[in-house]
Parts: sequence; C-alpha cells; structure tokens
Amino acid sequence: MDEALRAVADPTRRAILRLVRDGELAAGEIAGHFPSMSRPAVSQHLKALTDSGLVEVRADGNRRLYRWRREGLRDAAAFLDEMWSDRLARLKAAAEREEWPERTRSGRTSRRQQ
Amino acid sequence: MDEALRAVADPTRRAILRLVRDGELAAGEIAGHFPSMSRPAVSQHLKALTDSGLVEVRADGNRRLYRWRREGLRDAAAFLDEMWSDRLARLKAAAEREEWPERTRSGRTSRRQQ
DNA sequence: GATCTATGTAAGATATTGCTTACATACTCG
DNA sequence: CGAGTATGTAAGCAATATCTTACATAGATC
Repeated sequence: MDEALRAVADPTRRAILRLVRDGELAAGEIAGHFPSMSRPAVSQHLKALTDSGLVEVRADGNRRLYRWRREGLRDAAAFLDEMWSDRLARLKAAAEREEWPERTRSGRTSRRQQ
Repeated sequence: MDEALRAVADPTRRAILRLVRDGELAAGEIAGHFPSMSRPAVSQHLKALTDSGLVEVRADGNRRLYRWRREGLRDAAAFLDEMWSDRLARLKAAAEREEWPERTRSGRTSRRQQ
C-alpha cells in the first residue's frame, strides 16, 4: 500500500494512470505524451507503476502494452474510506470484527502501530 | 494534492493521522506512540502533515494540539474516485462540464497534463 | 542475416527524505 | 526570577528518487 500511494503521489505517474485507465497503450505511445521528458524516464515510471501493482503489462510483438489494474488502488482507497467514515461507523466495523478500535488518547491498549 | 498524497504515503504519518482523526492530541502524546523514533522525527512528520494541509495545530499553553483536517484529503479522494468511476460516468461528467474527456489513444487533443 | 524499431537497463549526477543529536524558544509553576 | 516541561529548528548523514545519456536486447522486415 505504501508503494501504491507513493507511486500515485507523482503527477507524471498519475497522468500515465489516466492514459491507461480505459485501454491498453504501448510504452512508446505513453512516452509520446510527455515530450518534456526522456523516454527512459517514462519507462522507469512505468516500472514503478508495474512494481506497485497499479498497472499490468503484456507483450505484443515488439511492443509492450500497459493497462491499469483496478485492484492496485484498493488499499489506498480503503485507507481514505477509513479516514472519512465517522467515528460511529468505525466503532461498528470494529465491533463486527470483534476488535477494539485504536485508543484515541492515552493509549493503554498498546497495539502495534500500522 | 501531490503533497497530501506524498504525506499519506508514509506509514508513520498515516498512523499519526489515525491518532488525531477523532480528537486533538498534543505533540508529545503523539510522539509517545512511536517509542522507536526520536521526538524530533515525529515533530518533523507533524510539520509535513501540517504543511500539506492534512492536520491543523492550535496552541494550548505549553503544548501544541494537532487534529485532522478532513478537507486535506479531498483532492486525493477525488483522484481515486475519478480512477474508479467507469468510462460512462466520466463521459457524462465531462459532458456536463462541456469538456471533452482525455483522449485515450493517439491524443490529438493535446491537453496539458495535470 | 542485416537493419530498423520498440523498449528496457546501467551508470552516474543531483535533489529530496527521513532520520539523529544538539540547540533554541517559550510557557508554567514554585 | 529560575528551574522544569513541551516543543520546534538546525546541522549533518545515509538512503532513495528522479532525471540524463549511453548501451543492450529482441521482435519485425526487407
């Protein structure tokens, strides 16, 4: 999840994600959208996106076609949802998991962070 | 938005966000949750979170109380929603804005990225 | 097979992070 | 006021990111 969030924190990589969101695109086509940047730089961004699970690749003859992986952002989205949901919803969810939610203040319940 | 996503990409900072999500917490109390890390390190994380708009501070005598800023993650959440929504929904949203959605392939519509 | 085209990888320069320890600032309380 | 408490900032260091140019690899095509 760290990796996915880190990957998505970069504006170039977000732009790439938008490009490959609705269909496959070859590495060269993607690089063509970033004239101010060298092709290897884009290739390295593609590697970062692949490694973090945000896109997937497949070979097609000479070329390599990239496309978005929906699941790649799942944990990140879950974190945002967790932050956004109100306290009651989280208490309820915690109860359903038969856990106690994180202590807000002094924290006698020493849970490992993260 | 970059800043917020970058901030949230760090596990320590996410843990801090969870701590201050439901109420105010003093810097020292927060640092107390991270015994493996020096207090200044936590202070620097708090600065990063403040600068990126994810938390806000207020002075209280000696101490400084931090709490979450809901709006801080808005753009990040909007990006995830944009990625997640299906093509049809985006087309519709674009039509309502009287814009054209990003070209998926060859890109004659050269929009500035980002 | 020779050459072109598409793409990744290596090496290296530079900037940025994320810590640490030492120090500065400022409120509090006797 | 002076000691104590809470906290931020500075300096410095090791690790990592993000580019660049040069090179390697491999499928396509004549």
